[in-house]
Amino acid sequence: MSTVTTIEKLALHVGTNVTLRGWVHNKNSKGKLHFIQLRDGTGFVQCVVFKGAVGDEIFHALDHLGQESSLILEGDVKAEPRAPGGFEISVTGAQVVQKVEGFPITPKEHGPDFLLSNRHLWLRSKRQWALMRIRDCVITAIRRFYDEQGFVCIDSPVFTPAACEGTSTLFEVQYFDDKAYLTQSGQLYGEASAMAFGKIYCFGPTFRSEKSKTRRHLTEFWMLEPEIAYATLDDVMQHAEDLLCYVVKSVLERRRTELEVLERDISKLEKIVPPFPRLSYDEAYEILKEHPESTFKYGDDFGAPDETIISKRFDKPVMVHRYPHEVKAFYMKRDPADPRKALCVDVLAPEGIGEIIGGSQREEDLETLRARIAEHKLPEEAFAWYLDLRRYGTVPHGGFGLGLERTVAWLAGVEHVREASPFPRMMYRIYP
RNA sequence: UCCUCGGUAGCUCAAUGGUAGAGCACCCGGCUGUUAACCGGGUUGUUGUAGGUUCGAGCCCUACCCGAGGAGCCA
Repeated sequence: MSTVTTIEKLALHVGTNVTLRGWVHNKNSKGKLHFIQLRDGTGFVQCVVFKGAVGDEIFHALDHLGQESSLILEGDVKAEPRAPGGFEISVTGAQVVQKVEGFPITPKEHGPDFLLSNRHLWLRSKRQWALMRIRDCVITAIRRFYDEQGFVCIDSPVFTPAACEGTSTLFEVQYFDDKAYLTQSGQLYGEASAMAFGKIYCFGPTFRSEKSKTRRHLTEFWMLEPEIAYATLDDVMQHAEDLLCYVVKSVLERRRTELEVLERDISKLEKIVPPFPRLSYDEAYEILKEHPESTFKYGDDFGAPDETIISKRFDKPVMVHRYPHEVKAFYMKRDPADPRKALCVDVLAPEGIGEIIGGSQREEDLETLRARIAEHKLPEEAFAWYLDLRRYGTVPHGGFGLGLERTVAWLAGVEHVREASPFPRMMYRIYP
């Protein structure tokens, strides 16, 4: 009797007859012998069909199976060092669900335009399989981490009434007779939730209508935003370090095969252990001074090339803290030790991915915050509810935002964040 | 928004201003250990669009469209 199972569980079935339900990933034929690389979503396995073993009828049914033909195979599981993955199926029976011809994405080279236009099919390739499973692992690790740490998931709304920091980067949508905007950050709502639940996180999609065309940008991406009552900047940095180490460890434990498919240098991930280097803005400036090719001027925010110079000094994520308050958001608390600086931190990932986390301790004083809103020429009415948080039981607090796709791109070692999103949205691309 | 590069077969690319090509995919045949299999044969074109220069334009010129990389801004 044949047991229905999945490719990832084959190790439990060596020596028995199993049924696998999947798709033809690739096929080679040598006369009276077919090699079918079958994929079922959980993995890939080589299936060998001998004409003598299955008879003429089944053998010929498998003769002209194109890539991505859907197929149910029955066969004996063998440990086989010659086969990719270490296991092999000696096929004893087969049922072709659909015979396919002309699947567009062949095992040869393709360009990004073609692949992105065929994203719905590209997801079936081995590389995308590995990437999406790593993405899943990162998401699961994040949620497990927060659950273990006693955080409550309180999601922020996607429709928002107004800009939270500026207006130029928002997508405007019709909201009945009014206008609304797609959220660019759930943080302000996160602060309200932290005052209600203590330690919270929100995790959902975020939208930026900036006309960015770089390998680090999407118009829609997922952002994790923890917010912690009674947290200082040091607490926020410690928390970011704990989270990143937990996520890296989880990916190394649970997605090693996928990292190998991507030919990721695993030794680089194994170095991601505490403590991470912490660098003040002024100390980062000292590094940039040694690089005449940098156009950085003291007082500016760091540009992408500057971030690369700084992060290349280290083989771990770098935390750069206490930027000049002029280049940071209105809600960040200023450093009592140096009022020209904001109590903020950016975490720069290694290997040129850039900023994966931006966070801060928030200004908790009502009058100071009102003054900041006025300085930034923001309409106070829009922030009335936010100011209430400082009227009723205000406490020191802080949090950060982590870009999921940038984090996945870094861990998986891929060049472009678009591959870290199942259906990436970019300035010139909204299909499929 | 700005700068740079590109658009030729289903895909990846080639083609001094002079008949539009190759590899892969696909189709037919061969092969009992292939890993992007291999070997033999075959099919495949509005050269992004619209003008212009020229005896003649895939190639030169102008405008536009589409895409990629980067800057700025950000995660």
